Amino acid sequence: MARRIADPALIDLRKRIRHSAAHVLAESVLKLFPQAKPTIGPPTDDGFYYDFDVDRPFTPEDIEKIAELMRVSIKADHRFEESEIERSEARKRVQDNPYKLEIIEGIPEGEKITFARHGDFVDLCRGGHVRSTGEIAAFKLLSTAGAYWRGDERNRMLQRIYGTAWESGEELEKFLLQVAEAEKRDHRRLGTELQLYFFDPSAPASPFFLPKGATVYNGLIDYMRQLYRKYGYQEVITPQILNVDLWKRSGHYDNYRENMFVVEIDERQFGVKPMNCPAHALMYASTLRSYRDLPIRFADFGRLHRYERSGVTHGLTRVRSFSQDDAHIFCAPDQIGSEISGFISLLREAYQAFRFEELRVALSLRPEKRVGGEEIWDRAEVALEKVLEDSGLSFDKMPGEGAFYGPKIDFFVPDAIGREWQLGTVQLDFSLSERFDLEFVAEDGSRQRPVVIHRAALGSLERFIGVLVEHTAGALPLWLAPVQAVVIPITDRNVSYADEVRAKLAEAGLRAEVDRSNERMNAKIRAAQLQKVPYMLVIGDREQAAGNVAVRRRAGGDLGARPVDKVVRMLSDEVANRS
RNA sequence: GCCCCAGUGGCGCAGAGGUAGCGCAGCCGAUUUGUAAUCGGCCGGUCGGAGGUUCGAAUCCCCCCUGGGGCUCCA
Repeated sequence: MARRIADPALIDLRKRIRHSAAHVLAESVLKLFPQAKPTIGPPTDDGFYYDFDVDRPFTPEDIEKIAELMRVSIKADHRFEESEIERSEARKRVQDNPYKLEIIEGIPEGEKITFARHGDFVDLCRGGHVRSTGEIAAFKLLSTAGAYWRGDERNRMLQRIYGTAWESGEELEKFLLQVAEAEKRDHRRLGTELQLYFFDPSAPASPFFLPKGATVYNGLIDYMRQLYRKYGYQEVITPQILNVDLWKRSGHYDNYRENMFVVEIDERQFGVKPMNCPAHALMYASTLRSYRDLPIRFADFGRLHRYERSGVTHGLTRVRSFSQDDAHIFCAPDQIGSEISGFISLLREAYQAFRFEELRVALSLRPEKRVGGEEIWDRAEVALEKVLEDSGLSFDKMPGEGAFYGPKIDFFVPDAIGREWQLGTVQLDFSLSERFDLEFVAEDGSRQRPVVIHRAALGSLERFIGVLVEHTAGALPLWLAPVQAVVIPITDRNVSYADEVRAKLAEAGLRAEVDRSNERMNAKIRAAQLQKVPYMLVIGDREQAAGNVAVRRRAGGDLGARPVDKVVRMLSDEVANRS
């Protein structure tokens, strides 16, 4: 996905256009709905919105009328005028609007309070407009949505109108086209088209992976297992359903229960696991551990279930049933730095294999409410920051955003329409070993607490596949492609030779199919291209006679005829290199 | 959870009170073809589910289910 151009002057202009458009939107809404109370209307990355307190939601017809009034206001080319107002006077002006009043109360004493006027519309506003409404060259209202005041669902629900605005009609068109293109690579759509996975009301927000999707899924797991061998992890298998007593001990019952599926059997309650950590803690505690055994790294691809609220689930990227490339590291406090560092190496190696380059890294530091002493937090935060600095990754520090049980680093990757999803994470945990009374015998014979590190590189495999499908528009790299090559016989005479070619590919561990449909070569190529198959191996009489195949690549077209054995080797090498 | 929108053959869509249609896919037949769609025929839908209004409902109303857009990028 294309990065947005970073011309600061243009970005500023767009921001002002959009902010101004929000004012014009509010003006128009108030003309149609005089009792509506405007609240906030900021510019966004590629548009703007404005939230209103109104008696009823806006209908599509309302939106059309509003847009029409906006056009009138823009045509009139009203000038924007900003003026500073005395605080008490400002309060008076907005006395009928509790939202604006609240905003004013939030402005520190001594800071200026300004209003902006254009035409006969006045709004409390920090500033940042274009000179006059005529400079809003192109806009479009996009959608409506309910939105809680201050984003808090305990507050009243407001009605939001989203729009976009640009410095020219062409730019608007470009943007709308880009949105349409992005929709084409929506993983929900591609999943159906490529027969990877689907959803069914019988299991809301829980994907069904078809054979092709399962191939991708298992491909990811195979790859992670390979990395686990390299980085010293041991894979384990743990139960799906565990007695609530365990979840009480781990703290999940108190802190995470509303996200858990709980079942009752034999008058006892069991929780379906939302996380693997308690099971891994039991495994750690199943025998006496020596400092010589540390670090211990338990990896687990176990299926997790979390009850996500119905309004928040989304395709594969937010589901209720999933598994992660999850692992827990039990180590001595002085091993924290090297463990985090090792994990980041693993993560970067993996992301490189998927060409994930747009990575945002966030380091979340101690929150108000937390467990563990100051020394361990100091030590851990310093260790995390140092590892990040040494890694050369740029990152944002997020004070107060850490979990109550420890600081963490999260790795975010954007999807096709720029929404960011958290994939990788590494979290220190100072709580788990206390709750499960985990120990190891130190060099001096004393009993010590290990530190627990939760970590996942790809994160939820479901979410990862969703993001990967959008990044590649379904054109997965050869090593992950469910069908790596389609053998295309040109005539019926070539079918049995095509079968031989397929068998040779299969023998080398490659996933290949023969297209024996009663179609012309062109149609078979088109079908394979649409299915994003990396290689098409075309076979006519000429190839058959010479023991060749004509190689066509998904991207790059015809490579010409080559001996079968050479092609098998070429593909095998490409798979081995994950290139 | 809350607000809005949507659910029609496997997939993509049309139909907006008079009893369901198109394209693709699938199946059958003809064709045997050199790098993104050969032609013809056939099959396929209790219109998400359950109620109601009506002489009559895919179309209108109510409830439920599922999906989608959103729910602090803060004047």
